[in-house]
Order: sequence, then C-alpha cells, then structure tokens
Amino acid sequence: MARAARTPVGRAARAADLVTYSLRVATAKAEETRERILDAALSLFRDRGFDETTMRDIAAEAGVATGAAYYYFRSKEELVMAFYARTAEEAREVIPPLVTRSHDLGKRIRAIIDTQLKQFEKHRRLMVALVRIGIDPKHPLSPFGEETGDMRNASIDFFRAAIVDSKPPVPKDLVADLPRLLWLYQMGIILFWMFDESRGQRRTRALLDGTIDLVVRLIQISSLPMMGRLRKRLLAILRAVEE
Amino acid sequence: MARAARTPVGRAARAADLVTYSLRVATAKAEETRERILDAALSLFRDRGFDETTMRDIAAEAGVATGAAYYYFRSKEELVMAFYARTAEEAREVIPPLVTRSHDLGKRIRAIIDTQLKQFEKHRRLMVALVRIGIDPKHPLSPFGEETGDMRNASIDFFRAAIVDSKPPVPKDLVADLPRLLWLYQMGIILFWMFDESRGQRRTRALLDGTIDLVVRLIQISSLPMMGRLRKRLLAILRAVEE
DNA sequence: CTTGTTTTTTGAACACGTTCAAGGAGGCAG
DNA sequence: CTGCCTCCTTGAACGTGTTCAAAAAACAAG
Repeated sequence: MARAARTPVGRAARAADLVTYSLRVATAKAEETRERILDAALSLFRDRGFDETTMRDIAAEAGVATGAAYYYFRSKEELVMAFYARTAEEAREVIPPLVTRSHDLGKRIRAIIDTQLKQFEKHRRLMVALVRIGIDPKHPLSPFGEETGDMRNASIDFFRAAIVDSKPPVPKDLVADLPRLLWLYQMGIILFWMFDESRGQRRTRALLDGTIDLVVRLIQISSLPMMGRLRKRLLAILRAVEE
Repeated sequence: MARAARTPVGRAARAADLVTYSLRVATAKAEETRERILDAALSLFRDRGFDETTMRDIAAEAGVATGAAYYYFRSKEELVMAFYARTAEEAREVIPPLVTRSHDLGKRIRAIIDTQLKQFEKHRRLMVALVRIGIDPKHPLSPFGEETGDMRNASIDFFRAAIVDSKPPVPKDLVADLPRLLWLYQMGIILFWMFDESRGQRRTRALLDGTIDLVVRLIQISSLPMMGRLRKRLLAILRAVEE
C-alpha cells in the first residue's frame, strides 16, 4: 500500500488538481512547503531563466532538500505547469464577468486573450519551457493531451460563453466547433507573444488588431445564406482532421 | 590559434554547411567517421527513439569514444539536424523538376510537400526532437533563426518557383510574400504530420486535400479586382508582424 | 505514553549530455 | 631521422534532472 501511495495518483478524476496541479498534499504544513517551493522556483526562473535555474537552487532557496521538490512536483517543467494552473484558476474568476460586459464578439475575444496575456506577462519567457515539451501531444503536460483536459475545457468554455448572443451572431452549425477553433487561435497568439521581443510586445498587439477583426468578419461572411456550402466544407475538413 | 579552431566556426558564411551541417572535416578519413557516427545515430534513433538513445550508445555503435561525436556535432540534436540537412540537399535535386512538370498551382504545392513528407517518412517521430528546441527562434537550430537561414531560403525558393506562371496566376503584390507564407503553411502541415498517428498519416492527407484547394481558391478570390483592399490589409498585417 | 501507520524529508546515488586536457596519427620542413 | 604542426581521438570528469531507500515527523489507535 505504501508503494501504491508513492505512485502519482490519476489526475483527470480529481477536481482539486485543476487548481494546484500537484502531487498529493495532506496537511496544511505540506501545502505551505509546496507553496514555498513553487514560489522559490518562480522567483528564480524570473531572475535567471528556466534553464539557468537548477533544482538544487530551488530546493536551497525554499530551504528543503533536493528531493523534496520531487515529492510535490513530478518534474522541473511541472513547476511551470503549476504556475500555469494557478493563473488558469484566476482566469476562471476574472474572465466570465468581462465576457458579459459587451455583446461585441470581437471585444469579447479580445478581452479573453488580453487577460491571459496580462496574467503571463511577468513570466513571459518562462512558458517556453512548457511549449518545448508540450508540443508533443503524448507528453503528460501537453495542452493537447489527456491529462490537461480539464484545464483545456475550462479555457474553451470562455469562448463558448463568448459566442452566446454575440454581435454578430454565430451560425448554429458553428456553435459546436467554433469555441475550439478560437481556443486554437488563442494558443497561436500566445505562442507568437512568447517570442515577441518587440517593446511591450507591440507586434502581438498588431497581430491581434488585424486578425480578430478578420476572424469576426469571416464568421459574419460565412453566415450569409450562399455560404452554407463553404461552411459545410470547412467543417468536413475539421472532422476529418480530428480522427 | 588552436583555441580559436576549437570554437565552432560561423555557419551562415559557408556554403558547404548547407550540405553537411557539421563541424569542420578536413580529411576523407574524418568524413567517413562523421558519416559513421551519423548513421549509427539515425539507426538507433529509428529503433529506440531519440530520448531512449544515449550519446554513449551512438559512440559505441559507431566504434568511437564518447567525445568523438562532439567533435563532429555540437549536440545530440544536431545529429537530427544533420539528417534534416541531408534530406534538404536531396530535395534541391528532386523538387525543381517536379514543380515544372505542371502549371497547376495546387499540384505544384502538393508535389513539394508530398516529397518532403516522403523523405522524412522513415524518421517521422524523430523530428519532434528538432521541434522541441527549434520552436524557440533564439536557439541556433531553430528553423526561424539566423543560422538556418540558407536552408530556409532554399526551401522557400521551391515555393517561389511554384508561383511563377502558375494556374491560377498570382497577383503581383503577393509575389514577394506568398512564398514565405506557403513555407509557413508547409511547416504547419509537417508539424501536424509529425504527430499524426493515423494509419499512413491519412489525417494529414485529409488536411492537405482540404486546405491546398482552399489556399488556391483564396489566392484566386483575392485576385479579383474588388479584393484589392483586403489584400492590402492582409499584407499590412504581415508587415506589422515581421517587425 | 506506546506502538503501528502514514506522510513528509533527506541526501546519496544514478544516468545522461557535454566539456576538456591529454595524447596519438600523419604529414612536412630542415 | 627529428622536431613540429594540425587534425583527430580518447575517456575521465563535471553539472544536471531525477530516483530511491531510509530516516524523521506527524498522526491514529489502544
């Protein structure tokens, strides 16, 4: 039994993991230790960068032994994931009210994306570490993988809410897939932003200014009755691609 | 002077590096050793996977000491890059005649992409190793970085040739940027293909079937006189994004 | 309190990518 | 042949992420 407890428990089933993204924590003392390790890691990542920070540095900064970090986090990357999960939790509080503030679809999408970018701002370059491994859907920490399903769905739900009663309205047959497509669009923007070294990431702003408008316009155009066929074709491609 | 020779030499300037992607090789004997190491690496990567193969394995398989690999390749990933460079060289022979075989723009694009995919086929999962680090434009091996400029340009030139005298024709103001956009499209397809585990990567075929047609149609539509404004807008976004 | 159990902590040990000082190997000048 | 130079090769050593057996601490039951 002790052996089984040592093994990381299944994630998908436990709601709490959406919040903490951590290995089991039973006591308040342990929770505090976990937090201290995570904070030490983030602080060092921010100052020196991800690759330049060693697990030994982190442990020392947190005042624990080297192995302690691995009691709470499965890997160095999972420390970054824990940061991501932390902000995701925050987003679930902040974003929904922003979406209901307006009916303008473009403004809603913009609000969702802007909020997330602002959350990541202090650790912009850090997330590269996540992308590096997460691009492989087979990796546990991939945003496309199974284990991150809850977080991904929560994120897609922002967009699901955004297309309800929006101006312009979204054609019924797009309602099911559009949220996921918008989420994908957001991932692309975030990726671009991570490597955007222009002052204040102004190139990302330009990209957003240009493309959000375009996306909305496209939805608008595809709503015209004559466009039913094109819409069906696009959706057919999408279906074929998602096995 | 011996010290300076030890340092990796600048790459962009030397044409030979487009072929070999290797540290200096002076004698035929050395060239053969380099080849033996690369072949050993590729064989092991193919059998066991990239992460599961150690540099010690590779050296042993090639019959040299551990450090020898680092005399010819700067890193484990550069072994993959050498494979990529090898196929790129091959592509420069094979692709141009394919492009002139037809004037149909869709067929031309398809031929370029199909050829590359076929070249990578035996080592499909291997290229993940390149993507993992190459996604960061700051890394030497990034396809977006400076050091890979020659290879990238050679690749873009395939598309530059493809839009000359094509059916449908490409509007003049797109001629400068379209090749790069098509190259980007190709990178996206390859990325998708790398992780496409469907039998024979049939999902990638479906994606190609659907989107190439779409791309051509889009170029066609954007050629209409009334679309001049939209075209200008898209190009303006592109300019803003490329600092 | 004592004893048994679970949770947390420790630090040495391991495997791997990478570096480097040292030493051949082969040629070339004197 | 001797000394010297460049190219190539070696394998030990280093730093790092990660694992693990064992100890300590916290807790539960009697």
